[in-house]
Amino acid sequence: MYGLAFRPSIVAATTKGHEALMKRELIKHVLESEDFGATVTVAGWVRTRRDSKGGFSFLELNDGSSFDGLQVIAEGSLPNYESEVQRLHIGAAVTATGELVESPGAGQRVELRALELMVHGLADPEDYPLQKKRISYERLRELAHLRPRTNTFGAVARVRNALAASTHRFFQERDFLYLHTPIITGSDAEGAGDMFRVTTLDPAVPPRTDQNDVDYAQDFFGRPTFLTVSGQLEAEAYASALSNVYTFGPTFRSENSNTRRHLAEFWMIEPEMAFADNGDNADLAEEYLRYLFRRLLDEHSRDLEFFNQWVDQGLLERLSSIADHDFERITYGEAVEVLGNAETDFEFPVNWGNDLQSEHERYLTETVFGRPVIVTDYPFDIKAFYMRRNEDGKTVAALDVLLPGVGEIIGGSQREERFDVLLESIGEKGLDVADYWWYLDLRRFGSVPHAGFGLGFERLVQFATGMQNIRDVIAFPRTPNNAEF
RNA sequence: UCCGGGGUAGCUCAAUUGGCAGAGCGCCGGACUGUUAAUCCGUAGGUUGUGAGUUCGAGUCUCACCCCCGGAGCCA
Repeated sequence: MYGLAFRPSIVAATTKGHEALMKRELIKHVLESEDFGATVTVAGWVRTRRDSKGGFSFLELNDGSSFDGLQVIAEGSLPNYESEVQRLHIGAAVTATGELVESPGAGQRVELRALELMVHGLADPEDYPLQKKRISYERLRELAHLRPRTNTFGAVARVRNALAASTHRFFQERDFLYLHTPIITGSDAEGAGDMFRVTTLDPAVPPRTDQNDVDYAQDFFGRPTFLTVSGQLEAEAYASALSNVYTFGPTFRSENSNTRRHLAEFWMIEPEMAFADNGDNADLAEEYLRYLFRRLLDEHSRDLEFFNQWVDQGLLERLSSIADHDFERITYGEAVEVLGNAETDFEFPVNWGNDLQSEHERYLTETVFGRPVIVTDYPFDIKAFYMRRNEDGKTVAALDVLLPGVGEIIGGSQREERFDVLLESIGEKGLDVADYWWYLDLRRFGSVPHAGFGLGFERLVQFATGMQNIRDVIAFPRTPNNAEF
């Protein structure tokens, strides 16, 4: 409806800008350049305009390629200085071509003396919601489409990207195969939480069976289907053929969780190793986390420095410490003992057989050890059916990795590879054996000891940035009552 | 879902026992020889989350609902 034919000036500007856009350089590279005197073209969004007393203006331009922006000097002699430059405010998009010079002012090493400044889109300061001052995270959640233009969310996006890239690199370096497991699953019994139903039936008048139940035989897949809560079971099938695999994909849970640690849609990384036990599992988890933080410290120090200064003052020290030191490893039984002897009064009592509460996990990782803790060998009764039974018959070879501040970031286990024992566990958990026919097949044919875990990617980003709320480390968070954007 | 806190100008927040709805920032105008969250002066800016109710009078008290935040549970 907005035909360009009605606005010839836009067509001209776009055509004219094309050549300049082709050779524009990312600001991150310009900031490191030593090539003074060179003609350089950059493009980005204005963060601030400061008018000098001398009849020219400073523009701070950011294109997201780095935390820091480039200072652009717009002389009063520019032909569009009064008509356009003076109307630039935070949020406006421009391309600037000029001479790269050493900055005479303090605060930046280089700056661009603009010879030409093209305005792509203005941002009316009366309407543009972002301001040159701190805006609350709560407010920015309502502006999820604009918040990547802020310092904080630009940095979050870069750190998140870096952690994703490092994840692939870590597993690829170790010959793990990246596996895409299905988003839509036919299994409603994965046991990892409430699921979103996937259906094409008309919710107002679904087809009914003779018993007046909804007739899912007439649904798209001819059976009930859901969004996945875990790719683990499928990953086990591929680990049982390709040795080591990992998934990295979206995961969905329809629990009515309202905390700063939960999302209805989040991303999970799930490695699965054949010919491995729970000790190998713990080794992998620790090596992986320490690898991520080491690389992040080495390659994204500018963003981390920002978080360390404005978001979480202990961040750099904590990340370095974790990268450099072993994790603590204790069994559930030992944890119960430690907690039982604690001076602290817990709201919930600590008894063998009860799951550890958030306050207990926090006490262990923050107060007792002051570093990441891997807790293993939980009671069978509080863990999932697929976890491998230990010799004592009471515990399973499970594993949780607890991080200070965010709590449980990894949950995993050695899987029950013994057909008879698995069958028994399915029965004891009150599950229907028929639902697990193919999962049981993996134990009937060439079964091997194997283990794996799931890591909540957003919790990882939380920990790496110090961001308190998980809704602020994913681009467009989905939580109960919130699916805007 | 449960417990607690909150919703007032574009944003962040004040408003005494129920008694004229305010400030800072931002914007706009002006001043100032290279600024860095610039500074200084000035203008404009309001259906107090929604709907009922009590009262001479409600931002303030009562009821219902909506939404947000924190904690808990579930979990990653």
